[in-house]
Amino acid sequence: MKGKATSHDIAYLAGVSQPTVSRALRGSPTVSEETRKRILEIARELNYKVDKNASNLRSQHCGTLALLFFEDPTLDDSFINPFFLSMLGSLTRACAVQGYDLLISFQQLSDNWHTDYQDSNKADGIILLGYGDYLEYFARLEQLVRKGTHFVRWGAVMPGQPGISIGCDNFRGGKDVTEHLLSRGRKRIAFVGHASDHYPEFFERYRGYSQALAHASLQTLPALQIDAFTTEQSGYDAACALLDRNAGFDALFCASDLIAIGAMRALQERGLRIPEDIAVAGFDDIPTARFANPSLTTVHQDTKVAATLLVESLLNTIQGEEAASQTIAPSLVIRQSTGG
Amino acid sequence: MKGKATSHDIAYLAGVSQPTVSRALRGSPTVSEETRKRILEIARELNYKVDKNASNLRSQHCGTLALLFFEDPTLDDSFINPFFLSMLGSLTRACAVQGYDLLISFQQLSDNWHTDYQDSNKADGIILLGYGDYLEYFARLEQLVRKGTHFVRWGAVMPGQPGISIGCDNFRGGKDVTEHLLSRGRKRIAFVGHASDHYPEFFERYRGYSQALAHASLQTLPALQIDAFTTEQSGYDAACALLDRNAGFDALFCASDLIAIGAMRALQERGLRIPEDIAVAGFDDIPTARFANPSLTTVHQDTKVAATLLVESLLNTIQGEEAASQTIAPSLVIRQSTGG
DNA sequence: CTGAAAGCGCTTACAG
DNA sequence: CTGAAAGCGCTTACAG
Repeated sequence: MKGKATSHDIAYLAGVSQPTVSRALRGSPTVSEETRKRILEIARELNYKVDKNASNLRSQHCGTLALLFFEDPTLDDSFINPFFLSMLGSLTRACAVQGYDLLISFQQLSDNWHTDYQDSNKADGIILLGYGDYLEYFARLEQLVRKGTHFVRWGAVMPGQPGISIGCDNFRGGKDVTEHLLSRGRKRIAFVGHASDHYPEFFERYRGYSQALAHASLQTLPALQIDAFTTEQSGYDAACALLDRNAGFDALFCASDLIAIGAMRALQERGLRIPEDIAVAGFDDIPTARFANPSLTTVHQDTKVAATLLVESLLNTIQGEEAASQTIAPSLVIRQSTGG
Repeated sequence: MKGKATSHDIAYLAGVSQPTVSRALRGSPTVSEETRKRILEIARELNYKVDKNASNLRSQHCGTLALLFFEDPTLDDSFINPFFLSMLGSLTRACAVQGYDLLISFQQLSDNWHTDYQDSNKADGIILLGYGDYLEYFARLEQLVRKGTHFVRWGAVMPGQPGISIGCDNFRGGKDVTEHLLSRGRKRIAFVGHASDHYPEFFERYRGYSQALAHASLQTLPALQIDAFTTEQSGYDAACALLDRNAGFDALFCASDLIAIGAMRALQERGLRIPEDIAVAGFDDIPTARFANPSLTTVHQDTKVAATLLVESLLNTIQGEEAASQTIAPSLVIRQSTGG
């Protein structure tokens, strides 16, 4: 036998036609038990594997989902949020469970998502993952919908969005963290992270924070909010800037763990004790949160649940079934950075 | 126009044959400038994209590389070494540069790599990435070679290995770190990490450590080595166990940054100051190393260079050209955990 | 339950 | 420089 075995080889050896081999291998119930056994036996002996290109070409789908990963601003390879690595691992497994492969691509916002994947039959659908300026890619989402591209995104779930989204209940997460800080006696809680329509996930966390303050009859002060995106460096810089403002705060609610880790470093460099002088909380529960010094109070998002929902929703839309946006429940994880 | 445009549609509109369209789109020099322009224009208007399944089927390759990612022992999704995320990002970009897609899979060692990918024409070649028990998958590598599978792996580069490997010069990295610790006056430097044939990357780092000690006329003491694999928890546990041994040490050389971060936490919980009481160094230079408290001295491995070498070597073997194992140079990054 | 025929959308000789 | 023909290895009607 030279080269790879084909279904014709098996057909010849089994004394049946090639389509029968194809049917037997796909488990069609119209093949007799005896024939199937013979075919499977030969297939195993020849180490036969269905040629994906041929079967995909014929059946016009490809058993592959594409993960488009983007961050904005575009950063070095090494500065990707570890939270997304958890998502990536969970997504890979969720795809495997459904018998799909995952094609991965780190994209710039300028690239043409649709054309690159679905048009060229590389992927049946697209999973969008990343932090970016929402207002910038909103138009792109609409374009994907218009073209009939199958996609699902991880991010803030809000009414009127193009396509379907799966995301954490960021509002509730923000509220839970803030209530926890309030319960520890903190009165001047600063929010570190972008809080605008451009970053709706952060904005939702901010709105949760704001509502918790309101319930405690506290005002949401602009002096106690400072922009930051999800990197340690940005968190470090933001905390320094906030300290320089002399706004006076006794707690930081950071919109992500990376921000929190950077911010903690800035506080410690200035000789502030955590949590005695300043309590700090994050969001995401990345692995390092537990090993930060002090260990970081944060909000856990279950990536296994998230990935399963993402993949199932996407497959549903591909198969023309109903699918709707959904949120997953956040859970507060209390550690030493807020007093344990 | 219903459905997707095909090369036949373009041929019809351009008044040429379908093969000419195919040639024009692939930039064949045998197509006249005028014809090509007309075809490209129409293709753009129709938003045409070559069907990958068809072209791959015909040309018998697929423009996709598979990344098989594994860790051993098998851990939770969230505990993947951030260093591999950097590698993943760099690999994706390196593939894109070469016009290849990257299929990703988190594998257990028990799965059949070859059959899953190359046999089914899903990928032209395989990139192996991960920490695992080398002795366990050595046989698998040999099997891949025997089957003629195209693959390349990231890991320790050693003589007599099956297939080709790209890796850091771990020996030199270990030596550099240890010499640095010695230059800071440390005499009893412990090594935290597995040091056996099962984990050749760590073992090479250990051997570099050992040689540096020998050059300083110091002995390599078994009491100052303790096993750990690449997680913070493992590093934490190992450091605790080492302290309980009362072996007396003034520095830790941890075989990875994750180990170092876990170990630092253990030391700090026991009231030890870093670097005053114990200097600590890691390996990998993950993003968090810089934001650890204190910031972590470590060995940087350039993932961009590594990914480029991995992809280029793999493509060379696929094209039947020469390719050899190579190491990349490590670079020592000195931070506060060893006294700055 | 099985086979003969067609065709998915390309690329690759081959001929002119 | 271009076209007619063949075929990559499957799956999908259709017929029996």
